[in-house]
Amino acid sequence: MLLFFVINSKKCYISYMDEPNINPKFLKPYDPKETEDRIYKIWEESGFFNPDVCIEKGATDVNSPTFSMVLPPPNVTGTLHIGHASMLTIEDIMVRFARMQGKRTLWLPGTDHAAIATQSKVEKILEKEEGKRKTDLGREEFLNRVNTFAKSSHDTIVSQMKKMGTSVDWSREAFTLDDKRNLAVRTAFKKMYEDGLIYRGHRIVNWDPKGQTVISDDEIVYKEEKTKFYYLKYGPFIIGTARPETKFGDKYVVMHPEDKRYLEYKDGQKIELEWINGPITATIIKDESIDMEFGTGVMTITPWHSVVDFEIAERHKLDKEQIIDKYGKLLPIAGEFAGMKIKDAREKIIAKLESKGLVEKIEDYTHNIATAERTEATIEPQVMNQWFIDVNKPIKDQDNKTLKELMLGVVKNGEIKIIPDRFERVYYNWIENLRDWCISRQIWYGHRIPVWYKGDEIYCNIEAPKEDGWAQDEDTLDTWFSSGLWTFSTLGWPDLNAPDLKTYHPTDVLETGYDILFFWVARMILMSTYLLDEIPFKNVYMHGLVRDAQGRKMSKSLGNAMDPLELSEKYGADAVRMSLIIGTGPGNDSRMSEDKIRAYKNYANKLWNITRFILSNTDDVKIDADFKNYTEKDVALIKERDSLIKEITKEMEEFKFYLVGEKIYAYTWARFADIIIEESKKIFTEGRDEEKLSRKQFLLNTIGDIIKILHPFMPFVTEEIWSMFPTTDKKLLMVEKWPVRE
RNA sequence: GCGCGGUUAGCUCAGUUGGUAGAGCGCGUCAUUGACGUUGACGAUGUCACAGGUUCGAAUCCUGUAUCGCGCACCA
Repeated sequence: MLLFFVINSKKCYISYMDEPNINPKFLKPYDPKETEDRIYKIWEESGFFNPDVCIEKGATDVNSPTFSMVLPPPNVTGTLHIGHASMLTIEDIMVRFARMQGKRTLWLPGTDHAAIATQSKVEKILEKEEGKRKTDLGREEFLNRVNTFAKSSHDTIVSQMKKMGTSVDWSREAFTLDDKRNLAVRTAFKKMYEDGLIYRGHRIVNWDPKGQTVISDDEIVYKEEKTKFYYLKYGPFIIGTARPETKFGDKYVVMHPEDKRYLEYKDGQKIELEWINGPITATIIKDESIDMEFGTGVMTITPWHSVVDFEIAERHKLDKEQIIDKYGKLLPIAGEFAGMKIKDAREKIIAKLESKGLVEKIEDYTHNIATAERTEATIEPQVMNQWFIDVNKPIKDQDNKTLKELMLGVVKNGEIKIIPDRFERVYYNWIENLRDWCISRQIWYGHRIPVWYKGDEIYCNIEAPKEDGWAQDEDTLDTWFSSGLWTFSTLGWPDLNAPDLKTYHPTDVLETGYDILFFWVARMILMSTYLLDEIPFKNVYMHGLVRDAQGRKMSKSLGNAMDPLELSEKYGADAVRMSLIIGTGPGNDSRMSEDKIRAYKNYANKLWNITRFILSNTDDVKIDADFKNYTEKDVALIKERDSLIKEITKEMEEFKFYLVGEKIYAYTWARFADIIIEESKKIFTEGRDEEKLSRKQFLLNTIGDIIKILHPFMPFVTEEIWSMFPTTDKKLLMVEKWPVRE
């Protein structure tokens, strides 16, 4: 019997001398702080995160089916946030479940150099702490700084992952910018270059004047902007524009061929007119892309600085002229306005047009402007000489299919399944609108393009040319180029005989956020189908965003960001994990609050006390999985329990972890603890011996099942409880077999 | 403009082949030497956004509307 006294209305234990034969740890509430790091160390030292060790030590049969997954590599830009914690939990559940099912299970970790994101982070620090720019240091010294930053960021991330209980195989850890991945990148580039899929050309690209680099369509964020819309007299026409500062070079006036208002003007016809800086000759162009309903149905085009205009110019083989330089200033073509920033120039230009009587009217106008995701600068489309991947070129070795068709095909034919399936339509929609992918970036941190120049000669290969006089391309690759190779560059590719590649590719699941469906998932499908003629993964499981209790996005500026580590410290990683799973379906955003976490901290303790009760009441029996003499009542309870286990196992296989978590929680608490254990007390005091024995066996076996089912969700507390089970021939819970019921 | 998702108890959300509305948190009342106060028992709160339709029967299927959110495209 426990003795206790009251201080500040709290009970304090002063003696537990006469407790039954039970581990004294059970006499205090469950303490995650004392437990979690210690347990993780035991796991790591066991080697069971590594499937080879599992086979070696007999935990996994060498011929059992495989389960493989790559970790979406976190960016080495700092620390993990709650979204990462959610991702790690979902994936760890999949992996621990597979491992317990006896599958040969590999979860391969790594980090992402995240080229532009990391570089701009280090640039900001450099600016803030030393007042320097990267050019003050030079390429080599700057890259040293970035590498140092990346290293320390990596170390932080690794220790955070361990805190969360992540059961990845650290022995296979990779980095998107290490030597092996660099070889994979160069090999992939070379093959695509030789197949004519990678080309260099003057094309219109998204130029970030602040970051001084090209970015891809997917790195653009559209922001609503209130501005003016100007109607200008352009010879006999009225043209509408929101950007008068680009109009200096406009010598083509375009209208729809069927527009009845302008039938008298013929395609190619020249007209003389007075324009901003004097008289010019304009040419009429008829093009079907013109919207007759918009404005006056007439527009002039600026092919150098507009994607749509560029395409019109390409169709009609028109001249293209640069108006704005790469710093966002007007070029000499602007005459008296040359050298001015476009923002400053706009009003002055309108003033001049007004003085010449060329402004018809001005309206208020709202439209979306393109801004760079990283620097938030307004994107200025520019025609530049850049490297592209051609998504529309038929590939000989692939039955003349294009990259677009390859990407589309494997999802359409069901080889790759996206969960939830509504994202399949989103994926199709994106591919249909896909343009060539610009892969060169004018930043220093990243994979250098494996191309060398000497005069007019170009050389592309895996290694640099031997002779002197060749200079390597200054640019680096879009970070998603190397990310696209991730499922196989981590498994030994380009060595086609690498054992891991043969054993674990294609991977089983790719679990990631729906926000990078295009950036990453699509690129992996592209690279893998093209380079390996194989899908990168069979299933894509998309998770949503973790929001705060009010449903807002978590951000540092809002001050509502939750630190998974701090929360784990306070409530235990198990509680944080559980709270991230329950109520969170695939593809949907979820909400996080401390109340929710607290509930699962209580649950961990409940398990602790349930175990304590059972062990202290059953120390006279040994757990017997094959016990036969159950009472009728207990047989019914077993039937109930086993049908739940069957149901749960099915749902685990269908990735419905939120349901399983909820069900096992409800069963343990509302059914097992509140009803079954309560009635057991009576049996233990008043029942017949065979009733007692039957119930003891039921309780022992059932808590064992619960602990096993719960292990993928709450690995620490379950492993700790398991370690105190009086079972002989016991392995670590992480490699125990998942309960199977027929 | 095109597409997607949500709308269920005060809050967060379940509810997958259509069969009398569920959980957690919160709230209220009571209990307490009990495995556990990190507890237990009991309880209140819902025209399942709205309007039609299919059906013996609809939160669930169909059509439309409203509203919130997201994605894509884009207007010169």
